[in-house]
Amino acid sequence: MTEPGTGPGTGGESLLFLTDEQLRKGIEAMFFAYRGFTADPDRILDGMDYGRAHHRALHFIHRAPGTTVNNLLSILGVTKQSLNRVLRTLIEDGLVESRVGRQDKRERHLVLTPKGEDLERQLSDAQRARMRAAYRAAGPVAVQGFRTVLEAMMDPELRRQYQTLKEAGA
Amino acid sequence: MTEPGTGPGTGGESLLFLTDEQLRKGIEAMFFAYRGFTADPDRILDGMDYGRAHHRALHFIHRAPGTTVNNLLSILGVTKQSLNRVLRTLIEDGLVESRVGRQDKRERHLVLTPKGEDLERQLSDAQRARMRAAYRAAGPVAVQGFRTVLEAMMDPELRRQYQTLKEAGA
DNA sequence: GAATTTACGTCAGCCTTGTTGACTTTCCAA
DNA sequence: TTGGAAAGTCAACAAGGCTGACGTAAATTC
Repeated sequence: MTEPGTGPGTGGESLLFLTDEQLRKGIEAMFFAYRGFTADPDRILDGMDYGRAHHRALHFIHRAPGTTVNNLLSILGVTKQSLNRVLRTLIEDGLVESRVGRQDKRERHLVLTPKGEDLERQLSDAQRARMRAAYRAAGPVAVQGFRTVLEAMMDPELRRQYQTLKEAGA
Repeated sequence: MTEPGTGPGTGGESLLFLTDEQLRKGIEAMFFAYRGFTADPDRILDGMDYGRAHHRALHFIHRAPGTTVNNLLSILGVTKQSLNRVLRTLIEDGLVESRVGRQDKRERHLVLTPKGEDLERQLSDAQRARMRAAYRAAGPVAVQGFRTVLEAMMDPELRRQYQTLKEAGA
């Protein structure tokens, strides 16, 4: 590490964009941008009895209706105890419905109720609004690059999860 | 919201990249990529008595040596009480030095000790390695777009903080 | 048919990292 | 010189992660 220049000699081209300094800027950009990314939904959730964890659950249940608890677990990357706490309140409050599986009765299939859809829409509208503004300001070429780098940054297993969802939608 | 096509008629150009579906993919990409982004440092920290909050403090103290607690506070966006707990352990363990201000004795100026620099380097090496791989795989044009979109996604105030740091380095 | 595995739920308890509130010390300005 | 504002510290609490242990029902395997 600590390649001060990464100038000629590193591989053939100059690869100035791989400088430690450039990478550090990317890291900081990621940090600050993620704050913006979560800010709007967080603001909406604040005051309700829910938090970011509930938002994530609603998002992915909306995205993959009828998903099982186990599947949601692996997407979110948390323990079942942790998810269960969140899920329990969402079910009690009538935002999520848990249906016993028809084939495999051990499984629970999760779907949003109309009330759950409402909140999910409210949250994702806010998040998309910011995203839309950023996309519009940056333009389609930049957006393409944005997505490419993000995908390259994922762990292989998460990338697979992401691809699966990507294909499912549209 | 809920623009199913966002086809012609939205503004003039086709703007296919502003579809709700495209935005949703961007949101999910952000979610999964951030997991990868923090995974390597988290793994290193795990087992030590430190966490992500310590990493962030080390990063920005390294980046802006001699910064005051207050300044660090506004960069990190947490309360001083929250930062203080993290800072206290880092100081006790001899990773960070806190110097009473010369002009204003209320202020504490923070610098990393050699030991602190060591850990910071270890963490940021790991994080940069992933970043570097992603950048290399995506190419310079994509990286440019990545940075552009991230900047556009930040809150205006955070964007200013980010710009300031960006100018400071290099 | 019995034993094992799987999917899910739950209780208990811990840790990190965020929060608010109350308190000192220090500085500065009226 | 005194009263308020600012920087930092201590205490207590909440959200949301975690592990470990256990229970139950359903599916699968032997």
